[in-house]
Amino acid sequence: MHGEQTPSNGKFQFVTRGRGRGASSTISTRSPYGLQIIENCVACPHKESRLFCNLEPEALQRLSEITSSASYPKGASLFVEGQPARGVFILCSGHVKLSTSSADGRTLILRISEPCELLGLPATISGRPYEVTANVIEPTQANFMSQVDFLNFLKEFGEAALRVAQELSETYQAAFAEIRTIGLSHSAREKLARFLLEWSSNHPSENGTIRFNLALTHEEIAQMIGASRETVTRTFGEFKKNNLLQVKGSSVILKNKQGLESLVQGN
Amino acid sequence: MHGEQTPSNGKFQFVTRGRGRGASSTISTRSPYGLQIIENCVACPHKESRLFCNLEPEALQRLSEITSSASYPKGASLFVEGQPARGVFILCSGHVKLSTSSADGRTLILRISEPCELLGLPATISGRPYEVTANVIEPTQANFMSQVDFLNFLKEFGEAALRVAQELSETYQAAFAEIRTIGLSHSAREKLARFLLEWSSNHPSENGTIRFNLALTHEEIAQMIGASRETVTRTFGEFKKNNLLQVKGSSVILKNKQGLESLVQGN
DNA sequence: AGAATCGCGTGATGTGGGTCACGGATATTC
DNA sequence: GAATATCCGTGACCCACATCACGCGATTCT
Repeated sequence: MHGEQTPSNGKFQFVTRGRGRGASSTISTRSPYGLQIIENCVACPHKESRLFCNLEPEALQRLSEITSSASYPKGASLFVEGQPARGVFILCSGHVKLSTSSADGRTLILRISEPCELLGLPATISGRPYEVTANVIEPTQANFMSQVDFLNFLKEFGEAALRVAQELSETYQAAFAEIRTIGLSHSAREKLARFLLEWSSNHPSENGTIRFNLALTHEEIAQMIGASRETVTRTFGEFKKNNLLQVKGSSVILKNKQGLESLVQGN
Repeated sequence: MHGEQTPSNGKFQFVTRGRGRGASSTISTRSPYGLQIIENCVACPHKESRLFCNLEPEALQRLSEITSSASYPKGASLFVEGQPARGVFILCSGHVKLSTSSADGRTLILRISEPCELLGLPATISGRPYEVTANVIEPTQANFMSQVDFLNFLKEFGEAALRVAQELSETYQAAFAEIRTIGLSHSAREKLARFLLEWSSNHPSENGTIRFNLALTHEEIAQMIGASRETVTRTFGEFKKNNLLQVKGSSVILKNKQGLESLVQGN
């Protein structure tokens, strides 16, 4: 059912291998490949000096050799929960939804991955199956490294292994924040407030109000905080009525951050 | 408030440094130190070829130098949520409770750590504060390595860094299982069933029944699955009545594993 | 040995929010 | 420009579970 050789599960994708000009159709790759990865790296200003930048030249060279690039349309899956791990993906552009679901169709969204993140890292390192499903929610370009190549690379370049450990630590801590959101709050109010604060924490606060984009449906938000779609709708309504925030299309304006925080803190 | 030099927060503890015979009172350390770590390692049969075994001799030597050993009584804290990371602990004997709590006193127990596990790893690697509190629930012996020593060690020995990455991956996946338990089930029945199955999964099944120890109070179980103490008591009662399990003191006998599994699967 | 604490069992009660069931508003397809 | 799907808003219902309250054994102080 799942493709063996190719990174994705077989929906439209355009792959190029690291060495040589591939025969498959290319969309966004540029030559030479050595540059590409560095580009992707540099494109992440908030993650400067991260992951695979500033490695020794041989490591970078090696990286470029084991990396293949591919494009994925909306709706494609990079990997599916339960599949044996094939390797890691480095998200270059676009957003990817990481989710898990139970037998009865219930879905829990763990996070929305942003460019520059590594996907499938824990599974690839530990050798266990992917623990989440990675769905492309907007056209995406990603680099892929197979498990064997990646592990060999890490064995050879210890410095990179340490970086990977750091990345894993942060992945863990992000997951842990999710646990707190879901586990430590009783009311849906509180969960939604936590979620909004967490989500907005990357964005700058301008004289008390924070403005950001929230390109998620109520259904998806519900799946992120462990609530029903209707409850999310109603709670949003409540927040609007209490002048805590405004919503216009997919843009949200937090008008009273403190108010939200008080919902989280106290009872 | 929190001790700077010593691993724990200052309750009774007995420390010996890696090199030289320390002046502080010792309880369980043996000389020479190089052997001790290997001992601890070997003492973990189910984790053979793990973490720090089978490293090059120089790495082991170095490890023994940066490790200090300490004993902790019941109730002590190895570290507390929010404290800046001081280093990692390797649990030699005893059990440690990892928990997080919210401002209003609500507590969520993440897991009960067993001997041979590393505690405080994500925080130490990433440099962020400890994300959980580690409470000793039965007399415990643990080895400690300071953050700087540990990071330098990893920088020097890339092989060890890779092992650490693997350990982190599994820590992550354990946390993820917790997310699934809490997030993907909406009846308390289901959560308790998931919990019992997970908890018993390490123990052998003898002709359909699994027998294991569950040295946790209902209160603590409640905090692990995100429910109230009374609900846990009642649900246990329900399971007993339905002949799913028996309880005698702290030992639990799962009489009908399939029955529990059906509670998790279907609605 | 009394006292205090802790863990367990159980009843009564109230409610938050899941679920169902619509209807209207946009977006998407043909 | 229908037709269809997707998303949002809202009312009605009701039940699982949190909460409160209390009583009863078993531990552990002192």
